[in-house]
Amino acid sequence: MSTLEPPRARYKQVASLLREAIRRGDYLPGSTLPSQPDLAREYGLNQSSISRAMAMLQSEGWVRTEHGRGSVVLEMPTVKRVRRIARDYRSGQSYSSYAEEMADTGLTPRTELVSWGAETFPEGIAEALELDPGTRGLVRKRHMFADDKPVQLATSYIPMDVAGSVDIAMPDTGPSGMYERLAERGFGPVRFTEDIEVRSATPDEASFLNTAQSQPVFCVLRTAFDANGRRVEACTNILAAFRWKLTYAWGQEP
Amino acid sequence: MSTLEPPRARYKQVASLLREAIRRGDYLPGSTLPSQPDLAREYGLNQSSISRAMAMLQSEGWVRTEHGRGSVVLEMPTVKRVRRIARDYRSGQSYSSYAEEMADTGLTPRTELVSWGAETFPEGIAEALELDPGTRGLVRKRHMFADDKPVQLATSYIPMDVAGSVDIAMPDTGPSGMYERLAERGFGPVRFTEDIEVRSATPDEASFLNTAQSQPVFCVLRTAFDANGRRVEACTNILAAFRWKLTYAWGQEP
DNA sequence: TAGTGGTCTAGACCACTGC
DNA sequence: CAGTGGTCTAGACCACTAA
Repeated sequence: MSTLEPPRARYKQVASLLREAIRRGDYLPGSTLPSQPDLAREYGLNQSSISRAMAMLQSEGWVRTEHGRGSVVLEMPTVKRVRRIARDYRSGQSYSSYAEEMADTGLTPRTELVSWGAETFPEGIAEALELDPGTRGLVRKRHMFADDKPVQLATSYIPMDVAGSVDIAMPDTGPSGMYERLAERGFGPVRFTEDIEVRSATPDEASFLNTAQSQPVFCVLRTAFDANGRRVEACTNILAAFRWKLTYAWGQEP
Repeated sequence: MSTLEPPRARYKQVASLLREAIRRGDYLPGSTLPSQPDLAREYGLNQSSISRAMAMLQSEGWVRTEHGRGSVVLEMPTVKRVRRIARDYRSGQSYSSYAEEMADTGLTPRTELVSWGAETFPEGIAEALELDPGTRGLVRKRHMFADDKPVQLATSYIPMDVAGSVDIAMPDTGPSGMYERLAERGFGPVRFTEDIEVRSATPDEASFLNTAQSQPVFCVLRTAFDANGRRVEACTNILAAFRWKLTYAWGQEP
């Protein structure tokens, strides 16, 4: 039994002790912490207090507690990596793909095509593409992994008259290949904007990204414009916000 | 007394009811919710349960509870605004100032110079500028407001041999004016990178930005390079992540 | 089934704020 | 000082997971 003394709230002290233990490596990612009754006995506290400590560790991204199973240790939230470089477009490469981003980090990228086909666009997407609400178009969903760990959800939206047919999404070659095919159709993207927001993860997103519920996620919306200023593609990327660093670069090439 | 029924946790139902009430405008930003004992009576629950509901609303950014005072309603977290546009550098403007960003949003900007002088650079800054740890240089801290509400903390770091003297920070004209003075000294910035991270707010940051404790904040680190590739300035911006949308644009001008 | 975490109570005491 | 939120207990019951 440890000595937990005021004035610091005891559940906060327990959270600190567990946090340090995780940081030290006493509990490895993927393993589970001792049960709440066990911890309550160990620290001489009530289960309710331990539960509060767990809630704290969850909100900080250290663990994810699962009803009936236990509290699973997650990846250290401090491991961040560069994600994206918007190169000078004169270099002939105005957009860097997921595979290229990962190559810079030493991680092995992998992409899974989840679904593709004609669907009604969500409201925010229709707005970004300046289409009427309820418009249908080509929707293409992908899951991205780094070293086989899930890291990103990507969804691409292309108006039907720009895409021509849903076949433009196959074979699956990522945005770069898609942009080439758009160019062949006379809709080559030459300008991009990215809107970066942070919001709480939905349960589905938290589950795929392997984070605690309601953890903040980056929600990046890229819009691609062709030479006539027409909006030819919108693409959303969802990433666990505490685990990533987004980098943008512009100006004269070095 | 309302009817709170399982299976939804009752504290979650209370949180939902209060959330909707705030959204409807029953409680305006700046006002305080009823006290926890009052709410406990109203909903037929224990104060502990109400306290949990409040913790939930806090983590979602709706209120900030202050010990001994009450739970203060914050600005709606859904009001987001465009913050930044990295224009094509050929247009003669490779960086848009805070005042210009705000002008696009219809908000009235105001900047307060908090401090300026020679200080030891933090570790992350020394690293970004490729200086030895412990190096001293010019540090300039500012507070930014929009319509007189605090929105951003900015700190600029310039190596001493680049700045020449601390006088380069005066008069206070924001980064654009500073970049002109750096250009006069032969260190005109021509390339920029911005690293965007999300982390929990420190108590000081939460207090200034008027958010609940530990709410996520954007931490944007801009690094400026001169024509020789020398790193001439680093600048950090802290913003409440749930309230802002960061926008980057590149490619051919429309 | 046994073990896990999730919720809730009744009551208590403390710490902080403002009058 | 009275009123506020913060913490904690002892005990209870429920819901979920896994064997």
